[in-house]
Amino acid sequence: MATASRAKGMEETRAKLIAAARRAFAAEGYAAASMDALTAAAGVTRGALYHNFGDKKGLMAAVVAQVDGEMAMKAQQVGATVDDPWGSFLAEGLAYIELALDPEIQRIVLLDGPAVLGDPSQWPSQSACLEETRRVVSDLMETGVLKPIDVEATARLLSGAALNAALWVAASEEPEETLPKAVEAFTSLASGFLKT
Amino acid sequence: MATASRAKGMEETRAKLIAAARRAFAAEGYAAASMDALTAAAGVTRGALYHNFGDKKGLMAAVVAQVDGEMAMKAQQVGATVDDPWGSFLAEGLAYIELALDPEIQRIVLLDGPAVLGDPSQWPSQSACLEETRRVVSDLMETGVLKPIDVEATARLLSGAALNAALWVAASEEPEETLPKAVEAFTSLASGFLKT
DNA sequence: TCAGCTGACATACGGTTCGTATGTGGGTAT
DNA sequence: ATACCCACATACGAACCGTATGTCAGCTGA
Repeated sequence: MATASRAKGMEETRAKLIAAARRAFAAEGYAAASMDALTAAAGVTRGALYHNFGDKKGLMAAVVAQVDGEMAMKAQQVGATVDDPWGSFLAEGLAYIELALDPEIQRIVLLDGPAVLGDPSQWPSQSACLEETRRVVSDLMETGVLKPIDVEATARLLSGAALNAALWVAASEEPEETLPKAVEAFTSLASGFLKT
Repeated sequence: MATASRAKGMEETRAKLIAAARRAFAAEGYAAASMDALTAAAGVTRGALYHNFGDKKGLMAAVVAQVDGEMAMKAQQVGATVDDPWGSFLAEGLAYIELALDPEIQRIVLLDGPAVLGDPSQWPSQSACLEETRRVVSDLMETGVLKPIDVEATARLLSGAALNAALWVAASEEPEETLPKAVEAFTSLASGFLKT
């Protein structure tokens, strides 16, 4: 048997801590979230936390990785529903915008994440959204849909614009009314990369 | 005489605190910066700080406002050197990118700022860069250079893309080499808003 | 001129937080 | 059966933020 099987509930403890942290970080913000309260809500003590994640920042990294992964998965699902490559790409971008309307994602990934973990492009999860965007952009360039510009740069700017648009929509007083504006602007923006 | 003249060195105290905070926040980050050390470096005690700025967040807001103002001023100066309206606009965008290469600006405005003060578009300084961008975009639309899309949305996305590009360039290992890529991508991106 | 008041700033303290160092109980290998 | 290991609990120390209280300079009005 593998050595990891020693503790039956190890993975379960980690999962419970991440879930509790996700709620606490989203509700109170990273800085204001107390490790005591957090671990108590998870049904363990701080000992378990520091054993599994090292420190508060380590727990945050695990939470961000989980949320990031979920975002990428959802966006990819949306993109897969469209056949046209360019349309599929646009759909993914718009999916990011809508995903980022979730207050939990805003607080954890967009606001606290950079401050705690540094520049998102340096995260292990590679800001999974970005990874997916880069992949699609690369394909679109090979098929001649997009201008042959640096892939990384293109992905970074588009991703940045999308997330920023989401933050704007979410902070506005009437999200339902500003969302279409953001969508239209994003579409125009992205079309700047189209060939000819 | 105005009541504010009561204390001769009031403005001076504020300036010294802001200057010290700017150094500390840039070097250690907002969370790690100690108010004790900060005020000592400024030559005053924590009493002066809480009297002038209310709390730690208040001091951060003052610092961000100052940095933000300087950014807007510099970008505007650069934009003024170009006559062609569209060229001037592009120049300002690129100026933002280069400005954000400063580690101080990255740490204070791009990383810690949003976490501490919330969404940048809600700041009193209105992320001064954004204000300037909005003004220029509005002009370009009236003169028919840009497609008639929502001004706010356009400004937000462009500003977001620029700042994100800067973060990317700064975090890269060879900024001098990635900067041209970012510039090219930003130019293409912005051209998506051009008419026809 | 002078008593009184206001406001800027210093100082001492309490409450809370994070990270570590030490203790413990159950499973494992031999 | 014995010694060991590891996940986790618990107790402790250091640091920090914000506030409550104290002090002193300068304006005000008579």
